[in-house]
Amino acid sequence: MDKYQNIYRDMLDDIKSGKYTSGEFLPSDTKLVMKYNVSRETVRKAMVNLAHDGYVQRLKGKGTIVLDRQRVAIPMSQLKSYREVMVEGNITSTNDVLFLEENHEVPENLRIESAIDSDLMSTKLIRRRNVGGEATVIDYDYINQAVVDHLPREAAAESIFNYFEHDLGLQIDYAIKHMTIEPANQQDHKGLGVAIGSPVVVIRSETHLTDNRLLSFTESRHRADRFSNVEFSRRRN
Amino acid sequence: MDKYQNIYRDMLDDIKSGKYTSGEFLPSDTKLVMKYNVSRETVRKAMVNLAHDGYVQRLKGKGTIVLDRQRVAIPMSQLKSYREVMVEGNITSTNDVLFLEENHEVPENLRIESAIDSDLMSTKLIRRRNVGGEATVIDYDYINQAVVDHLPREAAAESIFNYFEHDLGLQIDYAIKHMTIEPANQQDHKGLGVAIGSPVVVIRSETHLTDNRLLSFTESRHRADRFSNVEFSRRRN
DNA sequence: AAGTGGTCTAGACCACACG
DNA sequence: GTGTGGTCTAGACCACTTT
Repeated sequence: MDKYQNIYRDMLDDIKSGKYTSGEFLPSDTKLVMKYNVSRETVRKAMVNLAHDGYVQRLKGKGTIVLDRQRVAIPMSQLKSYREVMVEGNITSTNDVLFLEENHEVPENLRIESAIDSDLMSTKLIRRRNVGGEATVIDYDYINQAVVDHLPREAAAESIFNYFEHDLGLQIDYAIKHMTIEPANQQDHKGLGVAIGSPVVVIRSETHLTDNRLLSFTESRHRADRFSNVEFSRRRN
Repeated sequence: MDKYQNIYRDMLDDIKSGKYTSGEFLPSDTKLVMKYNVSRETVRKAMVNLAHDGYVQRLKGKGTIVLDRQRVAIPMSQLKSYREVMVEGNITSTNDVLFLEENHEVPENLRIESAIDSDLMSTKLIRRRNVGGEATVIDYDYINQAVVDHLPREAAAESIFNYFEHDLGLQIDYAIKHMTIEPANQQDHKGLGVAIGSPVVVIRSETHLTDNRLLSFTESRHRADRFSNVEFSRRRN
């Protein structure tokens, strides 16, 4: 484990556990240098990341203060799996695999920007997510078979991100996501129980690995009345 | 100007101008060290920021490659003003000031998390944004009078962010934004021309300065059929 | 073996806040 | 003046990719 990652997690745990509450100051960089026996740049790397992720505010001349925010939802801009979001929010949800089959082509409207490889073969997976016994999201995944040749049904029923990272050792790195509001179609009506034409939040994304290989295309269709998103954003200059 | 900021902008200009196109490699860190006569950590700071912002991908052992993406839209997670987004996208838009008055209280439903200061006095500003001659957004701003005591009507008609930063010397730093989909109300109907009950994208945000002072609360109401958002997201660990 | 990016160090100087 | 965070340096070692 890298040292700065370790410090990041340590401090984040302390914030989440309430050891440091909003408005309080964290120990200064110098104190943390002594506590962890590392150089200051290493401490700074951890603290700057915490600030960037919206947990703390660095105040020049004063110190590092804990920000006031309950993370009710996890932002789109954080690339977490549905499962991870649910676990962090202490939400119980179930997961129906509606379809799983190999050797499918990726639909045109899902090819966001790049992906000129027209001969890309993928595993098509359709899942429905239920929260509180209520269907809220339908996911359509197209997983690149050049990267994942076979997806077991058990993995699809659990967390595919977890399967990719822990069982296959893939390193998921980044995604590009497009969000629009669209009228519900026949499938939304059947799967989510919403009226045809009622609003649905559609997020189309393209996920890549650290070596830049394309892992998957996904279309997530959310009931608009159950959708909520929280973003923390920092200004660049 | 800090050195790493300078390198960031230089390289970003080269990417945007097409000097380096998607799939191409940027010069290696070592080359940039020589070019700019700085230490490697300084070059890295610039490059890591470019990677974080989704412009390039750092490939260990290989180099830094330019990613393939036309920034059609600017993500919610970037804290830019409406004006800035329009300028970057080469979109022409107009701006109607519908209301401007001091000494208003901030409505309860806009006080996202913190802001317990119930005696907070603010300047209330309502604006309508038109793109292509069509009304697409209504903004309700409540600007903290303890920070900005008076907002000239001319500044409201132009860009308030620009006024805050350049005329008042304030340093805008971060915001917390909540997004939901809600049915259009009477004001949406009148201002945006949409049917009552039709979907509206509502973004409520709270903006802070670098010294952590609260600058403003904003409620932006977008026509859902004109709304689109693109996010670039990186996975943490 | 040579080149790439990732981490880490020990030290320096700066700008800012607070007594 | 002391303490805080922000920038920068010159060097080191590592893991990875390519030749």
